[in-house]
Amino acid sequence: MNSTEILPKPIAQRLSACGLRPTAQRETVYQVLLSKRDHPTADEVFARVKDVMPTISLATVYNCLEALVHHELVRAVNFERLPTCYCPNLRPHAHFHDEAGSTLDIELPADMLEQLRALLPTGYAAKHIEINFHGRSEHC
Amino acid sequence: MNSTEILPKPIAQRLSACGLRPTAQRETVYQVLLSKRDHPTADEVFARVKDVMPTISLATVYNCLEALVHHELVRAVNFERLPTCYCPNLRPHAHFHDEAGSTLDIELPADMLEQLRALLPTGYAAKHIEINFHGRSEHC
DNA sequence: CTATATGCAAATAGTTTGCCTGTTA
DNA sequence: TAACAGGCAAACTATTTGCATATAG
Repeated sequence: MNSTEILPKPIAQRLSACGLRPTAQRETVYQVLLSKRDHPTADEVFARVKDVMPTISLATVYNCLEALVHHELVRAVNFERLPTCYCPNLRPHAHFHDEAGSTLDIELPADMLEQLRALLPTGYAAKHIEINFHGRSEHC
Repeated sequence: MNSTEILPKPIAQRLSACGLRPTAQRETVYQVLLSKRDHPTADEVFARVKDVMPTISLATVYNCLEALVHHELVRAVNFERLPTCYCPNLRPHAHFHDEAGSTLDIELPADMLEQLRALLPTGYAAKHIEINFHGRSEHC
């Protein structure tokens, strides 16, 4: 290990750092999202968290997810009318949703969001730009 | 009027042309969407259609919208968890959703969708690409 | 005449809320 | 100990479905 290696901050510190009380439930929900980057829905997060914390309630999972999204530790991803799914990848990226239901992160080149912003009329400022591909992949 | 002027095809013909029975309800729903391009929700379409056809049901509005979307006369637009709204603009465009709840079409340059498609790994083919801006406009 | 569409009411599913109890700073 | 978070059940809302009647080709 050299000193330039990026050491991920412990979960509890990341929560505190943005003003969220680091409760066991929030830590576990966040940990579950970070441990497998497959864009789970609230129900799926609930199922995974229950394995390690059987007393958690679905409402608390929703509350934790909402807190994480609101504090920008996690992104909520909506596609058509499907249940919201959650993504801990904070780099600018799009999502590819295939017909089988899986979701892949698509990294965006640095200038892509600027190019898109340049299309807006004056007086319009975008805080967030969401790009969703829908189609088929060879994994289907 | 000269012969190069684009005469919009009557609504009923457009429905028939894609294999949809031109019922009064479908014609009215489509007419309502074309007459004011403000991205109404199903409920809003229902309210507008009822003014001219008071016996229509909400379920029929949903059915008509679904038929129009399925036959690609209309696009369904989803933003976050808001109710689906409907857009008769078939040109490639993105949507800007402002914080006050209104939606603006943003025309896309010809190469934008190709640029985005080029980001996909081999084996991934996008049928549809959805781009949503979220932010503030001076109209808020 | 037969397939398809409508209208109504009931069902569904994801998400949110209210309220009381437990936990954190 | 005051403010906030969790657990549970009930509520809410957008949408879908089942079924009997009506309409289009």
